[in-house]
Parts: sequence; C-alpha cells; structure tokens
Amino acid sequence: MSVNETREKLLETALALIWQSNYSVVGVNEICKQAGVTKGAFYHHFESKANLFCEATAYYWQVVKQDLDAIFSPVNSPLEQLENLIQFLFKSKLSDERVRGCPFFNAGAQIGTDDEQVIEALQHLSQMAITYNLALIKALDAGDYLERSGDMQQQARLMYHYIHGVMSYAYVQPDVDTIRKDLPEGLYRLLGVKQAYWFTVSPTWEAEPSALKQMA
Amino acid sequence: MSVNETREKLLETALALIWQSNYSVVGVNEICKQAGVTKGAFYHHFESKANLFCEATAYYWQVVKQDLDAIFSPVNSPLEQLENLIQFLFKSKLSDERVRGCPFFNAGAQIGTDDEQVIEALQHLSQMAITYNLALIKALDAGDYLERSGDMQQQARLMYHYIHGVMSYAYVQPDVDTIRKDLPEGLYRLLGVKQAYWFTVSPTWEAEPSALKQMA
DNA sequence: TGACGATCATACCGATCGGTATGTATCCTA
DNA sequence: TAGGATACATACCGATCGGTATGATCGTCA
Repeated sequence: MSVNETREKLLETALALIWQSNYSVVGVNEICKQAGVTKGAFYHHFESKANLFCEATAYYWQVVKQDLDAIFSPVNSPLEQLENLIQFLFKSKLSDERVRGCPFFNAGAQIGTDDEQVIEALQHLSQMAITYNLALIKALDAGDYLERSGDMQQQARLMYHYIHGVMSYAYVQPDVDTIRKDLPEGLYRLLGVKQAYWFTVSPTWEAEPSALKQMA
Repeated sequence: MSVNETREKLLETALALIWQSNYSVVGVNEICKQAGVTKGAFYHHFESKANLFCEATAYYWQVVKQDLDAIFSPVNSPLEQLENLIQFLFKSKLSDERVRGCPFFNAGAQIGTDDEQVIEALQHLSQMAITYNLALIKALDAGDYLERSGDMQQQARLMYHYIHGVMSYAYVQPDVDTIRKDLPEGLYRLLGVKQAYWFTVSPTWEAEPSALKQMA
C-alpha cells in the first residue's frame, strides 16, 4: 500500500464510521481496524484524532466540491441547479438506509466545544456551503424566479439551516419518502420560488460513484 | 437530600452537561461529581446511562410542555402564538452564550444508532414537537394568516426541520444576533405567513425561571 | 426493639480510550 | 554500499469508561 493509499484509506474509513455513528463514539482503534492499518500508521500520518477529523473534513470537502461545481454549472438554469442540489442531497446521503444524515451537518452537534480546531474546520465548511447557496439565490433572483427579493446572505443561511435540519431528522427518522417530499417543499417555500415553477424541472445532475459515495 | 431531590438533581445535571457538550462525551462519573452524589446513588436510581437519558428526556419534556401550553394558550391569537414560540426558542436556548443548541434537537445526531431505547425516546419527543407545530399551523390557516393551504402535517415537519437546523447552527456559530433574525424570517417564509403580518405582533410570553432554565 | 427494605457510599472490575515508545523493514540518496 | 529518512508494526501507557459487589446508614413498621 502506498503512502497516499494508507492515508486516504484512513480518511475514508474515518468518514464512513463517523458518518454511521458519531465522532465521539468512533475510536482510533476501530478506525485503524476497519482501515486495515495499525495504530503506528495512524499516528504516523495524523498527529491526533482531532487532526484526522480536520483532514477528513478537508478531504470530504474536496470531493464534494467537485459535485457542487457540477451541480451549479452555468450550463444549468437556476431552477435546474436547485433541483440538482435537492437530488444531490437526497442521493448522496439518504439512499442507503444505513446511512442517515451527514457527518458534517451533524458534527457541530457531536463535538464538544472544547476542541477549537475542530470547530473552526466545521465553521469553514458551513461557510462554504452557505456561499454556494448564496450563488444559487442570486441566480434565482436574477432570473426572476423568486416572489420577492430580500437579504440574500440571510436567505443563504436559511437554506443552510433548513437542509441541516432535514438531514438531522433523517438521522433519527430514516423515512426516505418523507424526506424526499420535505426537502424540495421546504426549500421552495424558504426561498420563495414562484409557485408556477414548483416541481417543474427535472434534475440534470446524476450521482456518480466515487470514493466517498462508496462509503455511504 | 430526599429521594426525589437526588433523582432530580441527577436528571438536571445530566441535562445541563449534555446540553453543554454531548451525550457521548459526558460520563457517568462527571454527572455524579457535578450533581454531588456518588455512583452508588446514580445506579440506585437509574439502571444505566441510556436509561438516565431517557428519563431525562421525559423530565425535560414535562417541564417544556408547561411552557408550550402557555405559549399556545387559546387566549393568544395564532400570530401571537408563533411569536411566542420564536421568543421561547430564542430565550430558552440562546440567551446564555455558553449554551448552544438544544440537547434534544442535537441528540439525534449525538447518539449512535445502536441504542434503541434512546432513539425511541427522541422520536417521541420530536413527534410531540411536530404535534404542537401542527396545531399552530391549523390555527394560522383557520385565521386566514397563510398565503396558501397545503399539507399541514408536512408543514409541521418543515417547521421542525428548520427550527432544528437553526438550533444546531447556533451550536457551532453562537451568533445571537444572526439567529435572532433568521429564526422568525425562516418560519414566516416556511409557513407562508401573509407578508402583511410579518413582524407585526409582540410576544405575550415571557420566559420564567425554572429548574431547567437555570441549567442554561 | 429488632428486622427489613430503601438509600446511598466505597472500592473495585474488565474494557477501552487516545496516545506513545521503540523496533524494524523499506527506500532514496550520496 | 553506507546511512539516514520514511513508513510502518508491536507493545505498552495511564486515564477513564460504564457498570457492579458489598457494606453502611437510615427511616419504618411489626
């Protein structure tokens, strides 16, 4: 196994395990065991468990960013972008029944406030997500798809709040059909998309298998 | 210390500690230490840590229910009820900077999926919350405060999702002013309250100190 | 008064936690 | 080909985890 292979195997295993339960519960031993490496290897690549989590956050974002850039590609209309986002959230996190919620949507709630670097990593991640939301809202507004204009930065946050909430709900109540309905309904309502445009667009984005997808 | 005193002290201490960090991180030893009782007393009153959590959930709900019943009192108009709810969510969970989010909003994300009785306790709690939301939505709809009628059961869920999301956001980003703005804005939008009624009502509910409030 | 159950207090359990010390095999470079 | 850095593997550390066994103290009621 090459250097990067070991490192990435650890990152992906950690993400998968945290994904399935939570940061506090998943131990370094278990991560190593599942990844098929020893503790010596773990602490060779990462200085601590918290550091691993931060690196995993960055790794996760790096992968997700590619999806997001495809979803929000300028070749898609704003409405298509929104539908793609819904598709993405649904497919990547809810299709497999064993996986509920998103480790980073949830992570804020999983981690004690004492670990500063972890908090910062999560804040950065949420800020990134909100930035993407903001771009979408600006596009929707420019395309006259919205009933009213408002504080778009705020609307981007509202979007984030809501998506976060739905994902967390899915963690406790993995009722796929319900989530499938609530996700678009809430977003259309929150953003104030003109009702004529509701449920009128088919997504142009399709989930592709990737390292992170396989984890789910 | 009487029997009920010890038991309630343990429940309240557990809630406070879990509130501040999370279920996995807070140990039985720490709960006992903070509560000023010994482990013997703990395991005399509760058969396990998970059982304590379930009991604490019920205890918490029992206290919160009183607030909710006051908030949704029929003497208040639906708009006042909504404003009261916002006030309640904000005051009870965000006023103290050290406390971020809600232990039970977050708990779904904090607990491994392996503990069945804990999951059930949380599902029950969320169902209760959604039931209250539903009553509010029906009242708003009946009072012609909403722009459109829809699946009210779903709308009650959407409300829950959003509130959950805002609370979790507050956990990582304890920016009180932002939350203060986002909470009503999102709820008005989600529920589709006619814009003429936005921010027009003053709350009739005021937080009163209680055992659980002091925890915060 | 004496027996008994309720309410704890103390001491301890094996397991596991995150982390480390040290040894070793491999590889690149000089 | 010597030597040092890299990439691990193994064994172990003290601390803490949830939980238990046992005994002391108390009020209660026969």
